[in-house]
Formats: sequence, C-alpha cells, structure tokens
Amino acid sequence: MNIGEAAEKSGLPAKTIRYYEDIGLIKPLRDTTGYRSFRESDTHKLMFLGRARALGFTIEDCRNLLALWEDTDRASADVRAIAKDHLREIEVKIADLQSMQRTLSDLVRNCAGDDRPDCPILSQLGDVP
Amino acid sequence: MNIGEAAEKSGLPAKTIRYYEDIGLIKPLRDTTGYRSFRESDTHKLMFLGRARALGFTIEDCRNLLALWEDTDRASADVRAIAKDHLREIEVKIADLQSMQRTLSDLVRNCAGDDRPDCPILSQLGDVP
DNA sequence: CTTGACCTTCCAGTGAGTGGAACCCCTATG
DNA sequence: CATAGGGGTTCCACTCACTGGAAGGTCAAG
Repeated sequence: MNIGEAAEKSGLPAKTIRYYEDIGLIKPLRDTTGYRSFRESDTHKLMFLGRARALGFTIEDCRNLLALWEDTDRASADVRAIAKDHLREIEVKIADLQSMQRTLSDLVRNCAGDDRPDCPILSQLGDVP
Repeated sequence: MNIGEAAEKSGLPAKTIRYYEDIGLIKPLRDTTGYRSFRESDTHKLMFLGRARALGFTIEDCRNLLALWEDTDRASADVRAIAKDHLREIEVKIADLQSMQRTLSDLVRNCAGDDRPDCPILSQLGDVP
C-alpha cells in the first residue's frame, strides 16, 4: 500500500509518516519506482505512534514504547515507568497552566474592558516590585 | 547599565535579552564600545515581558501588550480581549492535558509493572480498532 | 497524448530561546 | 608592562515535531 492509503488508515498526514521514516521509527519497503510500500505491520505501528503521540508521549518515548511493544519478553515495569514519568510531567504542566489560569482570570475579571485606559492587567504586568 | 545588570534586575538571562532586542521588543542604547546600555525604562519593559511570558502569553501577544502598555490612550477592552483569548487557549490546553491524564492514569493503574510482559498500556496503544 | 492525482526528495520555517565559538574591552595584579 | 579574568559582542547551529512548498517522477483514466 502507498503512503496515501497508509495515511488514511493510520490517520496521520503523509508528511508525518515520511518524517517518522526519516527518524527511523518505521521502515516501509520500497517498490521498483521508489514509492514507499507499507505492510499491515507498518500501518499498525503508525496507529500505535498516533495514539502514543495523542497521549503526549515524546518521539523518544514513542521509540522506546515501540521497542517494548515489539519485544514480547519485555517487563511491563519498563512500560509503566515511562508512562508514570510522562504522567508526572503532564501533572506538572496542568498545575502550571492552572496557576496561569487563576492569575489571568482574576486579572480579566477585574478589568473593565471598556474604552477607558485604566487596566489592572497592564498595571499588574508593569508593577515595579 | 550593562546587559549583566539588566539581566539581574529583570530576572531574564542575558541571552534572552539579546534575543528580545533582535526581534525588536526592546531597543537599548549602545555606548562607544558597542556595549548595550540599558535605561530604567528598558529594565522595566524586560520585567513586564518576563511577567507576561510567565503567564504564557506568546511573544506576539507580548509585543501587543507592550504597545498597549506604552499607549496611555489605549482602551482597556483591547488588553482584556488579548487576555481573554489567551485564557481560553490555556483552558483548552488544560482540558487536553486532563484528558491525557485520565487515560494515562487509568492505564498506569491497570498495569502490574512487574517483570511479566503483559501490559495494558501497550495493549491499548496497539489495539486494532 | 494529456491531464490530474499521486508520489519522490530536498530546503526552509515554525517558537522561544539556548549553547558555543571566536573575538573585543576593562580592570587588577605580578 | 604583560597578562589573566570576567565582562561584553556577533554569528551560527541546535532544540521539537512537524509543516509548507518547489521541482520533478509515476500512473490510471479519458
């Protein structure tokens, strides 16, 4: 199957698939004209990658997860460790964003938002400490 | 004042300050030897930028906010609109991350994490739909 | 035979910096 | 006076995970 079909099957853009080959995540075959030729196992990997990326795993995480996925002798502890680390990073990000959200929504709430220049948002940003 | 002092005052790395000059956010003077010479107004702007960046505003947002900050005839509505848009983006990001968090914590909870290969994390990622 | 939809490679750009090389300037000390 | 160090300067490359686009090859339908 050509890249267009693999893209449709996996839900990933063809550009992304080429990129994944570039960085060695997948190794589709080539036909006589140089077109990439995807096996079922390739599209299966692409779906795996799409899901892992949708969960926010980095490409390097994906590479490691893919290797564990392929290794039937893996220890689930190794997979779990990657996932737990990533979960912790997500939780940190959420906390950071929630802190921004609190500050910002306070500022927005206190700003009249009319045609006058007085603005607590700018005041707070420009406050001399 | 030289860049080192401006960095200390503003809490921004010197490299970042040079970058902000590069992209036209600040315009420090130069002394006879080519060294940047920062006025109080420059460090004040840098502090403004540091706070706005800490709230997650993009550089382009910062550029606009800075212009509004400098414009005493601004309408607070313009500031508020930028902040509200950004707030909405933050809320979307939080929701996305929370969705990842839910999925991931479920997967982590259901994974034994021992030396056996069975792993619901990999199963879920590799599930044929 | 041509058209248009595919496919190929390669180069450049994104955002917001960061690291490092090579070089200039100023002060203090042996 | 030479030099060592701790500033400063520019410029180039790299990050991450793609994405856009140019220039050109391939294939099936009409």
